[in-house]
Amino acid sequence: MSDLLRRLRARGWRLTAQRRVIAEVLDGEHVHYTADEVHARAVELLPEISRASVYNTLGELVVLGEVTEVNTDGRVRRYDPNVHEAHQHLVCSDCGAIRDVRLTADPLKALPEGERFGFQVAEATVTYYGRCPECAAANAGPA
Amino acid sequence: MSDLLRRLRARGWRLTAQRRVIAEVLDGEHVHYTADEVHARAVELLPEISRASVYNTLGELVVLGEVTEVNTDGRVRRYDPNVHEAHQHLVCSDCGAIRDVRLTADPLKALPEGERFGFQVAEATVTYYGRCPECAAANAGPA
DNA sequence: TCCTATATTGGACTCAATCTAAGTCAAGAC
DNA sequence: GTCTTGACTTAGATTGAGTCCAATATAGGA
Repeated sequence: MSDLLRRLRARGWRLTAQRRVIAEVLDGEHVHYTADEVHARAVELLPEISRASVYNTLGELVVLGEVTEVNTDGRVRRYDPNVHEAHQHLVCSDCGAIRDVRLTADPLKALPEGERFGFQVAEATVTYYGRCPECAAANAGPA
Repeated sequence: MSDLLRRLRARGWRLTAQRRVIAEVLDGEHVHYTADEVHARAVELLPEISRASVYNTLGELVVLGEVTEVNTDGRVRRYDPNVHEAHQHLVCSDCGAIRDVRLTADPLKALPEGERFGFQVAEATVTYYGRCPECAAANAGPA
């Protein structure tokens, strides 16, 4: 059983076949699937799993803090199981490939007090956009 | 005529009543409307304007570089006419209010070469999340 | 094993956004 | 001023992500 499943079980999460395969699909490095991609992969392991279960389970994992939602293209939400290491995202503006990246400076420090408008600022997300090596090689011209 | 309309006209943009009211709606500080909000406001100035025209025009303004798309909640796209001053966004995690903010450090500098995975990194967007003064006053408890 | 609270399912539904085909009109030519 | 034309706008259909719901199934404790 994965660490994820062990933690969930310890928190009283009822362990079903559906949740098990979703956890399995989310296991790995640089994983940022959409709900539909999670569903497509889960179906290969458990053919009868429904889209509603995938949405339900992903939503619960987000609430439990085991997965974060990321949105890098303004269109589809993606799910990132890497919550145990502070990181940001680097996105290829051509193909949409996503890599996890670690920063050398805390972005919160770049927001001066005079720019906070009285907000209690808690968190910052940074997304970098550029062209990945594969897209740069495939197309030397402009995006 | 606003600066925006003057610039668009100089670029050969055909000036229609619909485009005029959309440009008018987008005029102002800290404006981050959704397409539907732009449509609702445009309808007050030009009752017969269609949603498709709003989407078409916003899309063209984005391509022309006169407006940028922002997505702060992972759901709806918003349109930001403030493209003449480099800025990032500060979002209230309770009510969704958005403010433009200027940073003291370039976020690109926080991404070391060893974390670039061979990407040609061009751009970074930073979004800060926190609670605005109004929401903090209205609800002293946790979000 | 039985029971019950909880999870899953399929399908209908919502909402943002896009597409289509037909009608309209801004602006340059005369 | 009017004509012409291709770009623009329109209403409505369509797409696609995501949500909701009532009926059914089941995990896991008693």
